[in-house]
Amino acid sequence: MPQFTAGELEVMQILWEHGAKKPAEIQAVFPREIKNAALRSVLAILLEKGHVTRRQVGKAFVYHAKTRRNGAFRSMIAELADQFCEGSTRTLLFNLVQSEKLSDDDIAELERLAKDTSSSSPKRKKS
Amino acid sequence: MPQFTAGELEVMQILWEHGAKKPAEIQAVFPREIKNAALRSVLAILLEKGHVTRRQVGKAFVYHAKTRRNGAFRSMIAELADQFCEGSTRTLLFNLVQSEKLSDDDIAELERLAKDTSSSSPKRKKS
DNA sequence: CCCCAAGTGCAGAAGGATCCGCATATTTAC
DNA sequence: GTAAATATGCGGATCCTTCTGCACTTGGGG
Repeated sequence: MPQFTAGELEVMQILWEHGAKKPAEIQAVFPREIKNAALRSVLAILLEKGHVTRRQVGKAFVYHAKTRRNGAFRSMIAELADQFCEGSTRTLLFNLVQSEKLSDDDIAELERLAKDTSSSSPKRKKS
Repeated sequence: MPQFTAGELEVMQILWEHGAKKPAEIQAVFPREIKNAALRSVLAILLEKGHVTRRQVGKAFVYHAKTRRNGAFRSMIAELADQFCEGSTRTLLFNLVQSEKLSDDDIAELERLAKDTSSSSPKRKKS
C-alpha cells in the first residue's frame, strides 16, 4: 500500500509548488499532456485518500494539498527503510552515506547540517 | 514506472535473504499467507522484468535474484530523489540529515562512514 | 433572456498487479 | 507398474490506476 502512485505524485507536486488550483489550472501547468477528465480522476482518488481537500469557488472546485510535501517525503523514506533497513531511517541514512561518493566539502556540509538540527538551540540561523 | 511493486519486493526480499529457491520453498518462508499460484504469478512478472532468472532443477524451477539488493535500494532512492530532490541523491541525503534527529554519537558515526568511503583507498577496513 | 465557455458527473475501457482453481506432468516411494 | 506428492501451465476473476468520451449544468457577457 504505497502512499502515492506515480500519477498521484505528479499531481501533488503541482499543488505543492503552485498552491491551491482548479483542475484546469493544474492541467495548464502539467509537465505532460493530460486530459482534463484523467486529471480529475486522479484528484478524486487523492481526495478519497485524504491527501487533498477541495472547496467550491463559483461553479468550480479548488483543490488544496492536505498532506505536506515534506511529510510525504518522510513517509516514503520510512517505507523504503521498512523494506531495506529494518525500519530504521537512521540505518538508511548510514547506508546512503556509505554508498554515496562524497567530497570533503560534502562531508563538511553534512556535518554542519547535522549539528545545526541535532542538539543546541534550533532557532539560530548560523554563524 | 516503479522498479518494484510491493508484492514484487516481498518476493525479492526472500530471494535476497535466502538465496535461490523453488516457489514452494519461497512460499514456506513467506511472511504471510500466499497461495503457490499467486506467488508464481509474481515470479513470472519478476522474470519478465528481468529481476530474477530461473534454471530447471529436476522438475522444478529454481529462481535466483538477478537484480542486487543494494542496486534495487539505490535505484529506489534515486526515484525518490527525482521526485523530491531535483534528481540529486546528495540533496536527498542532506534533507534527511536535516530532518532526522541525530545524537552526537550518530553524527560521529556518520562522519566516520562518510570518510571511510569518500576519498582514500577503499580497500582499507578501518583502523 | 440566450448562448457558450468552463466545469462537473458518470460510465466504462485498457492495462497491470494480484490472486485462484484446476488440469497436467514428473519424480519418488512402494 | 502405480499411486501419492510435488510442480508447472494456463485461463481467468478481481482490484486499482489511468485514461477517454459524452452528457449535463452553470455563470457571465452581450
